[in-house]
Amino acid sequence: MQRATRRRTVILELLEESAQFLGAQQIHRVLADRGQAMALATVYRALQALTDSGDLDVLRSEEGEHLYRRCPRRDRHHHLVCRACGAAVDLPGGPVEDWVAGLAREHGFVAVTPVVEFHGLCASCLEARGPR
Amino acid sequence: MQRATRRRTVILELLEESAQFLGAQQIHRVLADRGQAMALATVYRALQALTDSGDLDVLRSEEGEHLYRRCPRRDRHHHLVCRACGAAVDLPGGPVEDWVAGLAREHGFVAVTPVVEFHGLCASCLEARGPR
DNA sequence: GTCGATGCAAACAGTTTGCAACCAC
DNA sequence: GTGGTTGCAAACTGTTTGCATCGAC
Repeated sequence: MQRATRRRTVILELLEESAQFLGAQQIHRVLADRGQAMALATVYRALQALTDSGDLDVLRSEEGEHLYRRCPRRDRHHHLVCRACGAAVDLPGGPVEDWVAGLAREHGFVAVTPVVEFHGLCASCLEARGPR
Repeated sequence: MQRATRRRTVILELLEESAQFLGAQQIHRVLADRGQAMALATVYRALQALTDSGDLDVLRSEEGEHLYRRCPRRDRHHHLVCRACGAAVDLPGGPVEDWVAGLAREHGFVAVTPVVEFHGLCASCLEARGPR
C-alpha cells in the first residue's frame, strides 16, 4: 500500500497548484529551487505511484518526455496542450472513443487504448514569443 | 539532397513489403538476419531522412519507440495499431481533425499537431496468445 | 571531384533499478 | 518492528552525433 510520506505530499501539492503539465525533471528542479530538494529517482517513483493509483494524468510530450498533471475531471478525457508552457485544455473523451470503438470492433481489435493528444501553442505563449 | 544508395533502398524495400509498423532496432535485426547488415546509426539516419521526405509514416509505440511504415494513403490519417505485431488499420483523419480545429480556435491555440493513435490487440495476435 | 552516406564509438536524454539506510504506521 | 520509501550510483533503452572514410552522381 502507498504511504503518505513528506516527499509525495510535496509533489502532489506542487501539481495541485499547477494548471500545467509538468515533466519529472522540471518538478525536480522546481522543488530544488524551493529548498525542497529530493532525489530525482524519488520524483520518478512518486509520479509513477501517483499515476498508478489514478491521482495523476500522464501524457508524452512530442520529445517523448512524460508530463504529469492533476486533472480536475476524473473521467477519461483528452488534452489540448501548449508545447511551450504545458498549459492544457480538457476535452471530452466521448466522441472520439465512441468513433474508434466501432472501428475497432469492425476490424477485430480488442483492448484498444486511445492516445489522443493535441499539441499546439497557447495564446499567451504565442504572444510572448511574438510573430514568427 | 538525398541520394539513392544501396542501404536506403534496402530499408525502403523491407518496409514496402511489410504491412506492419516496424521499429528501427527491429529493422536493423531483420536486415542482419537476411545478411544485409548495416550500422544501427545508418538505419536511424535513413528512417529519419525517409520520414522527412514524407516517404514514411511514424508513430510512437506505448513504450516510446518510433515505429515506421510505408502507408498506402498519402494524406493525413490515423492508425489502429496492434501492440503485439505492429499490424495497422488506416483510419480517416478528417473527423477528428475537424473536431479539434474548432476547439483549438475557440481556446486560442495555434499550430496544433494532432497525435491520434489507437493501440490494441489484433484478431490474430489475440488468438495466438490465447485467452488471457 | 564534391558532397552526401556510412561505420564506429562515444555521448545523450529520459527513465529504471539494486541496495543499504530510513521512516510511516 | 515491518514493509514501503528514499538516496545514490550504476545500468538501460532508444536515439543522436563527431569524425574519418566511402561512394553516388
